[in-house]
Amino acid sequence: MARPRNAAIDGKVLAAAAEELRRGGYEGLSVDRVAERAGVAKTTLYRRWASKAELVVALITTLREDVPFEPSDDPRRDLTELVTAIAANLAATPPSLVADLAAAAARDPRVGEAVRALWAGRHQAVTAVVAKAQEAGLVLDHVAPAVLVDQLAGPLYYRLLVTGEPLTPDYARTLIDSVLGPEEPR
Amino acid sequence: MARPRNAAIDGKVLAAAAEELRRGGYEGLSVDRVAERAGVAKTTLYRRWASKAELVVALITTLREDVPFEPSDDPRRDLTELVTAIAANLAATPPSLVADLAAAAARDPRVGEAVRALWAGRHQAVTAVVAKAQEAGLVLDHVAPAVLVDQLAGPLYYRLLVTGEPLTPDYARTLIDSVLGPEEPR
DNA sequence: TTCATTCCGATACTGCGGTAGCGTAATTGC
DNA sequence: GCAATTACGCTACCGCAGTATCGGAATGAA
Repeated sequence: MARPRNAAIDGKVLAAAAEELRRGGYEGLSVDRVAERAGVAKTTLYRRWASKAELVVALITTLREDVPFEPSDDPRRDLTELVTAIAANLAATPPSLVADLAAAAARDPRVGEAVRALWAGRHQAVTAVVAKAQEAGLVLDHVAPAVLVDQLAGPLYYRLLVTGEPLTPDYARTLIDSVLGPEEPR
Repeated sequence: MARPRNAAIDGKVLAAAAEELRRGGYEGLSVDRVAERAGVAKTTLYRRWASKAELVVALITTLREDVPFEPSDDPRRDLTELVTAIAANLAATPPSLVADLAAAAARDPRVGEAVRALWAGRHQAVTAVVAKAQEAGLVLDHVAPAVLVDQLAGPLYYRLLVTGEPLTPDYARTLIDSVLGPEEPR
């Protein structure tokens, strides 16, 4: 109806937020500083994102380029690729950032949906591969695929957020071995 | 060397904090209000606990009574009992509280240690039972017990913090079935 | 009893996330 | 061109976690 928003501001703010997030993580990111760095009033910032959490989620969403995944004929190889990728991604993320996003997601349903959308892609890919492995008879089929996915992804977050143990590629492979059974020599 | 601390203050503050936590969760707990409710200066409070997170962890530690666990001869039954208890405990806890504690733990090593100590008991019990199940041949022994424990506990936290799905007793049993294999009718 | 040490309360402060209100400028539909 | 509407910047404010500083009082050791 009337004056449209200045589209350039979004980019400037997101760039400033990215720099802040890179330097000090989630807690080190100050909305006041982001606004100042972007040369923008804080009120303008809050006109676009309802909270610091939503700003950060939006930022991560833009930063994130989805690597398209094309399944092969070997479910074990596919799973290894997917799960180690997830583990590497998590290992490269500050645990406090993951925890802070989880906390914000638990508080605000809007943030929760946005955060879940961040992880939905890989989650879905893993589910598809697990289902295929079950069809191929590689996995006992007495358990729903969703549960197996939880047992692949869950331990990664558990280690990162609860026990604090490192997420190595080796650990990811161990998880897959546990779900699929030991690799059979041919 | 000199004047000792007033031991009664600890109790008053913890009681006030408990009431605040009950009412408004972690984020709703205000240190200023806790101090006011306890009739104590905020500086006095910070002399005992270095941060809000440490106060809350100390509070939870005092609230928590460990139920001693005595293993039976049936590892499956023991696991079911343990994992469903953990699931029920988590399900009864506000997810944001768990996430906030995880975030505080990720930031401050002191808090991290305290939080990990909260969960260490059950974690250890589950590990012991899993090891026993492996000795009894109930589980394939190509995977370390610690990994199996991660695959029992991890999905619970994963659901609570990431996917937001409910933690039902049925889900806990499904996790055990997945690890131990389907129950054999006799 | 004296003296050093520590506790406790009080006050004031910082930076934080987030909100309210206002003046002004820009843009739209007419 | 005009009027209604909205964006934007600015200032001031709130409650929050946490810190600094101070005075006075209590307690230990000598």
